[in-house]
Formats: sequence, structure tokens, C-alpha cells
Amino acid sequence: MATSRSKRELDGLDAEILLALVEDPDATTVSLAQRLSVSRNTIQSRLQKLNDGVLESFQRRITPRALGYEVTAFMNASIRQGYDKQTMKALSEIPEIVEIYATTGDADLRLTIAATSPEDLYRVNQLILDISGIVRTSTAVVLREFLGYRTKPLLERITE
Amino acid sequence: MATSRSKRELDGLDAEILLALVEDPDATTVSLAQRLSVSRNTIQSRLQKLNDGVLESFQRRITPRALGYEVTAFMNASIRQGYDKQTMKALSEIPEIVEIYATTGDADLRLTIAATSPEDLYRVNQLILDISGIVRTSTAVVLREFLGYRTKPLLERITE
DNA sequence: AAACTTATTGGGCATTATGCTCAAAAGTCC
DNA sequence: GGACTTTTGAGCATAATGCCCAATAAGTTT
Repeated sequence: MATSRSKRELDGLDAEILLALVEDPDATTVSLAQRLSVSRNTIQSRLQKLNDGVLESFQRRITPRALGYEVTAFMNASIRQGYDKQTMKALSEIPEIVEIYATTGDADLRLTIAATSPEDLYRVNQLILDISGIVRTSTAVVLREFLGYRTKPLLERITE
Repeated sequence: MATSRSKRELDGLDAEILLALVEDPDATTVSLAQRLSVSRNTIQSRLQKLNDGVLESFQRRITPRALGYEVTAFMNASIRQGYDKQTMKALSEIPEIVEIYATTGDADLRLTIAATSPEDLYRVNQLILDISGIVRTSTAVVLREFLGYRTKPLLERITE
């Protein structure tokens, strides 16, 4: 079978628009048109199409650090017997848990945790361990951010 | 010495503005003023102050999946003797590497990788292993996203 | 209490951006 | 060539922005 991409295909212009928006989140339609040397109408129609697809995930994101949560940690947690709803619900009720992914491995969850301090992290860790479905955890504290979230290279590749 | 917070303190209104922006990334100053029942001038001055601080990190983010990278994986990599620049540079030249953090543990790096398919992930993994500073890796593929990145609860807490 | 600082408000006003429409020109596919 | 989609330029009413200013409200200091 062929590639048959179900996703809407992004062309170079789409990618360039996204790139420009990554660099300047509040760029206006007019400024995008100037920058990319296309008409305003083109930008407008592209953005419209993008809005019902890619841009849904193109949300604003704020780092916990900006809110005073200085410590970030990644945590692996094992859970008992599958992903029961109660456990997941209990986890998502903890504000400091910023992400939860289920990964390959023995019923493993990977959590991202924001805490104000190491002691605070300990506290949150205890909260998590108190949840009945959680079996054991291992935590790795972030010492340094070498590369913050980026998709630029991925977008640039589409630009050709 | 006192707490001496170097970070600008966010008050409830700031948090409410940020919350509104998380929900509607393209909200206008006018609409924010209406929604929060404060004057437009207030919103405008708050945003100005936020811009030189919190909002710098309040960027738009696009998920690799929207670009056709269906597979996300977390990878732990150990590196030889400290974080030498060459190794880090080599890593950041791989477009599929979306994040790099140094974490506690024996000289551990934690990478987030975007790949188009499992085979593609394997390819990227080989690329990484070919870097001289990298000793060994272990990869966990994301099976399911239980909780996408969120800071809402953290912001709501500030709102009181 | 009085003085002082800071934040908020309401008003105005010129400039810019938006949303929408339309028809012509340019490309693309078969 | 004909059919189709995309881009373009133009227009126009409405809305938003970026300033400015002075008055009021709120919070602090002495």
C-alpha cells in the first residue's frame, strides 16, 4: 500500500507560517503576509484550514517555572493491573502533575511533576505513593535544560 | 534574609489573565477586559508587565504529531565524562530530538524523540548511539497520553 | 490622620487589523 | 483546451490597538 497519509499534508507555506508563529506567537495576519511575501488573503485562508487541524494543538504553553515552580522532575511509576480509571483520576487531581504518559515497559507511567522546592517534590511524591493503584516510583530531578521544547527543525524540514 | 523573591509575583488577576489565554490563545485585549470585568487599560498594562517576564515562556507549541510524527518516545542516555559541548551539539543537530534534559542519576540525559514510525524511531536511535559521547540508551515508547501538558490547576491555585 | 505612592478607570483619538465579499489572474491536473 | 483550485488585489464596515491624559480608588509610610 502507498503512504496514504490520513493527516492533512502540510506544504512549505504552511510550515513557514507555523515557523513564523513559533517565533512570534502574536504575529498578525498582515505581518505574516508581508514577511512571507504572499497576500493577506492567502494567509487568512491558510490559517483557517490550519485552525481545524494543526492549530488545535498549537496552544499557548506556560512553564511552571514562570509560576514559581522551580523544580521539575520526571517520575516513573508502576501501576497495578492495567490502567484503572480510579488511579488515573486520583493522579489528575494532583495539580503538580503536569503530564502523564503510558509507556512501553511493565505497566509504566511517566509523569512530569512541577514542584516549588525539593521538599515540595518529596511531598508530592508521597501524595502519589498514597494512591492505591501506584506500586512504586522512581524520580529523576531535572538539573539542567539543555534543549527546551522545539519543533523548529521539524518544521524547517518541511519547508525544504 | 527574607524570602526576597526575584521572580515577579503573580497575583490573582495575572493568573486569571493567563488562564483565559490558555483557554483562548488568541483572545483580544478587549475580550479579556470584558471577561474579567476590568478595564481595557488594566489588561493592557498587566500584559505589558507579563510580557517581560512570564509571557516570554508563554509561547505557542505545536505537537510533532500534527506534523506527521506519530511516535513519541522518551529516552534515557548516559554520557561519558560530563556534558561535553561536542556531544550536546551533535544531539541538537538531530531534528527529531525535541527536548534534552540533564537529570539526577549517573550522568543521565533524558531526551524526547519524535519519529514517524517505529522503524523511524529505530533509525534515530542509531543516530544517537553513533555519537561518540553517548554510552548507552534505553527507550520507552509512548503508548497513550493520559494527561497532556497542563498548567491549569497550577494557575487556578494562584487565583485562589 | 495626612501624605504619598501605585493601580485602576474612563475617555478620547489616530492608526492598524479583521472579517468578509468579489472578480480577475495564475497554476495544476487530466 | 477545459475544469479545478489557489492566489491575488481591491474594497469596506467594524473591531482592536497603541498611545495619551486626568480623575478616582486603593494601599503604604510616616
